[in-house]
Amino acid sequence: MNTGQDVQLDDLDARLIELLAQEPRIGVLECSRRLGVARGTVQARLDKLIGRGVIAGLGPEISPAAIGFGVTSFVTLEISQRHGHDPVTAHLAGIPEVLEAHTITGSSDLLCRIVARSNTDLQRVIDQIVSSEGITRASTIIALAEQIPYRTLPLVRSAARS
Amino acid sequence: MNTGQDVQLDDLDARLIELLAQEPRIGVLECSRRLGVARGTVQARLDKLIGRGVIAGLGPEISPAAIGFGVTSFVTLEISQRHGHDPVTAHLAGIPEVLEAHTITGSSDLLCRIVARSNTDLQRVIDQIVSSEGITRASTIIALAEQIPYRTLPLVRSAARS
DNA sequence: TACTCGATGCACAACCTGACCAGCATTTCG
DNA sequence: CGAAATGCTGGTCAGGTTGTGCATCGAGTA
Repeated sequence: MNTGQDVQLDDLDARLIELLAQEPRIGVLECSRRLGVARGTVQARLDKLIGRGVIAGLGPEISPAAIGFGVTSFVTLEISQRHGHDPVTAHLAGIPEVLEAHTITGSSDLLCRIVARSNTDLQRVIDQIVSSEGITRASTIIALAEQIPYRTLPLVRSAARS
Repeated sequence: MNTGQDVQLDDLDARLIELLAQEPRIGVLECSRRLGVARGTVQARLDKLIGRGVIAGLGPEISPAAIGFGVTSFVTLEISQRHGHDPVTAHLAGIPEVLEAHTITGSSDLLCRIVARSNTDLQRVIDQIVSSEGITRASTIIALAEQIPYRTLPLVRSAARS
C-alpha cells in the first residue's frame, strides 16, 4: 500500500484504467492495440499502477442485490468511551452483512454500511449489531435509491488532467 | 441486471468468487485446477454469475488514497422539496470527488461519499456541492479511519451456506 | 422409463502471456 | 555540453491459455 503524495497519473494511465473498467476481459495485447501503444508499455504501466497501489485489485465486484440483499442501510453507532472501538469493530467484522465501517467525526463514533434481505431482515441484522457490549446507541438510515452508484472513473480522469 | 429473488449460490460459486477475489490474475484453467473441477464447469459458472449480475464487473478497483485523495467524508444534504432530487443529483454527478450518492430516510434527503486531497481541499469540494440550487443544508462527517474496508466475501460465504 | 440439465473429459486451432532484445527520443544531472 | 537514465517502440520466442464443439454420464423430474 502506497501512501505517498507524489503519485501522478498521466493521460495514458487514465485511458488504460478506463478501458479496463469498461472491458475487463480484454488482455494486455488488446489494450495496447486500442490505446495505440506498444504492448510492453501497457504491461509496464499496469505493473506500476498495481505496484503503487492505484489499482488495489482486479477482483470481481459482487452485487449484494443480486444475491438477495436488496436493502442497503447506513447505521451510526455511539460507543461507550470506556472500552474503545476495538471490541465493537471485532464484533462488526464477524457480521457478514456489515460491508464496511468507518470511525467518524461528529456526535457518533462509527458509521457502517449494512445490507439485508428485506426491511424485516434488516431488523435482525441491527439486533445482531447492537448486541455488542459497548454500543450505547444505534441510529439507522435506510438507503432508498442509489442516485450515483459507486464510481471512481471521473476522479481518475480529473486526477490525470493535472 | 437481475433483480429476481431466486438467485441461489452454491458452495462452488462461493469458492470460485473467493478464489478470483484473492488471485484475480489467474485464468479459468488455473481456477479449475484449484477448485478440482473441470474447466468447462468453471467457465459455465463464471458466465452464469456474470449473466445473473452477481458479478457486476471485473474491473480494476481504484484506491482514491493512492492517487492523492486521502480524505474521505460523508455528506448529508437536505433538498428543497420544491424542485426534487434530480437537478441536485445531476449537479453532484458532475463533481468527480462525489463517489456515490443515495437518497435516504430520516431528516436528510441525500447521503453522499466524497473524497478530497486534504481537509482544506475538502472545503473546496463541499463549496462546490452546496453551490447547487435546491440544497438547503449540508452536514459533513469526516471518516477518520476505515475500521472495516469494503468487503463482500463474508456475505457471499454466508449466502452460499444456505 | 424417457427427458432435461449440469458436469466431465477430450481435442483443436487461435491466441495471449511473460521474457527478452536493440534502437531511439527525452529528460536529468554532473 | 556530454553522459547516464528513463521510457516507448517494434520485434522474436516458447509455452500456456482460451473459446469452442462434442460425446458421455449421473441426478432429478414428469
